[in-house]
Amino acid sequence: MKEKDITEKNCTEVRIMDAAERLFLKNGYNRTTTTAIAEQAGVTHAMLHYYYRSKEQIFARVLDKNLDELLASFHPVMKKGAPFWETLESGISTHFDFLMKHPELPAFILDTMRFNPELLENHKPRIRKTLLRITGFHYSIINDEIAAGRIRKTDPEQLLLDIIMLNLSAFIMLPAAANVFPEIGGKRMTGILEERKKEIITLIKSRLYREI
Amino acid sequence: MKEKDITEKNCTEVRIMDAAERLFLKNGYNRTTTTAIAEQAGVTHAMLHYYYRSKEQIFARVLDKNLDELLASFHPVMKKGAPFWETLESGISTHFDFLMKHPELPAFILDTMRFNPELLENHKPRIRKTLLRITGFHYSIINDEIAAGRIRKTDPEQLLLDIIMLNLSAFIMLPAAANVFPEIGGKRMTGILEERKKEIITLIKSRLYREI
DNA sequence: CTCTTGTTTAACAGCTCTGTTAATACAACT
DNA sequence: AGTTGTATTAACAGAGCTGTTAAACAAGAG
Repeated sequence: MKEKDITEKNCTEVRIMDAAERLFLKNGYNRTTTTAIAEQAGVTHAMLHYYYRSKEQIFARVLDKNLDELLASFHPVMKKGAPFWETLESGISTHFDFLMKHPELPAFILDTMRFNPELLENHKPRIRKTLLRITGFHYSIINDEIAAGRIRKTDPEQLLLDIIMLNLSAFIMLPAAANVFPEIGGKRMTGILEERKKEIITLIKSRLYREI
Repeated sequence: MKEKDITEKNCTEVRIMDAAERLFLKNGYNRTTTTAIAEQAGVTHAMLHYYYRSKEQIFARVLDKNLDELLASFHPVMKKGAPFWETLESGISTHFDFLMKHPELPAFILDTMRFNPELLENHKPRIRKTLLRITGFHYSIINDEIAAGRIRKTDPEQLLLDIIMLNLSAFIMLPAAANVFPEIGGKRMTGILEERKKEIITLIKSRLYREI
């Protein structure tokens, strides 16, 4: 008998992977049990081990895919050539929009960094490379503008932290708060997030205006 | 025979509570086992149940104490009377300094909100009350300045989110990142945090300057 | 039809976790 | 010395977790 076609949607193998991705993204490595993944996929938990050997290997696949997406999301941020203010604004907004499409990603990566950093070991070079590229790009456009006296003198490292922390924490803290105060969840959440994107852009731009 | 003096430092009861607080703050409810607490306190895990009945009740005590501290930390922020810019700056800085003394608190509360919101059920009225006081105070001083035309028109809700998210995420994200990239941990961390406090104050103030 | 091969299940092994309990050690008071 | 109540331990029960395995099942090949 031939192997089942892996491209076939809804075959056991991809159903398991889909379930695993949903649960790992929502709850992280430790809080997700192989039994729960199997249940969600509608199979026995022995199947996970049949297809993927171990929980750690399933997680590695999920992490791989999602980390790739996260790292790739930074590339369109670094568009050279456009005027400074435009580059800045579209950078922040591109990053925020990406998170809108992957709202669970920041908390997922944070959780992994906090409690399972060893599972990130293999990815460190790739992360470092992307981080270097983004900081390099960022430092260069910021320092150029500072040198030309067109923006206020600023530590680029801190400014980058400002942007990243503001963008990420919208998706990390608001959903958590909504768990406790449901009135900020659901419909209202998307409104708050839209507002936040605008606010973050305004905030960062204000930080850089030369004359105050 | 009389009960042991609970005030006596190093008696079993307080050793357990100390160990529980350390571990719960570090790892949250689910990732902390009663066995680990007992081990850390140097006793059998049967002792936890003898003194505190259940894991949930020990956690409730730890949560109680730490939530009290967190909520109390907002009170000195709301000093009325001082000039606006001074009030703003000292508010941010007081909050940040409090977190410096309790660096694990933000991640602990976040974790509880994310994964054990039911354990916060009893605390909701208290949290709500403090939140209302802080937002009320904040809205009033911001709106007064806007009305007087002394600061830029701004949504106070978003501004408060800016401040809280910036302050909290310094203590949530940086330690997590340090797990993966040790070069930002240890000595360097305190430096970064000092820089961040200054940066956050500058950032928020820039946001409000009327002329840009 | 039977053999083969990939898929699936049920059962189990070994571990860890929370919580209980019976037995014991111990201090104090009579 | 004997009684009483607290403190502590070791052992266990029951549940859930990860991972294994032997056996059942399904379907194409000869």
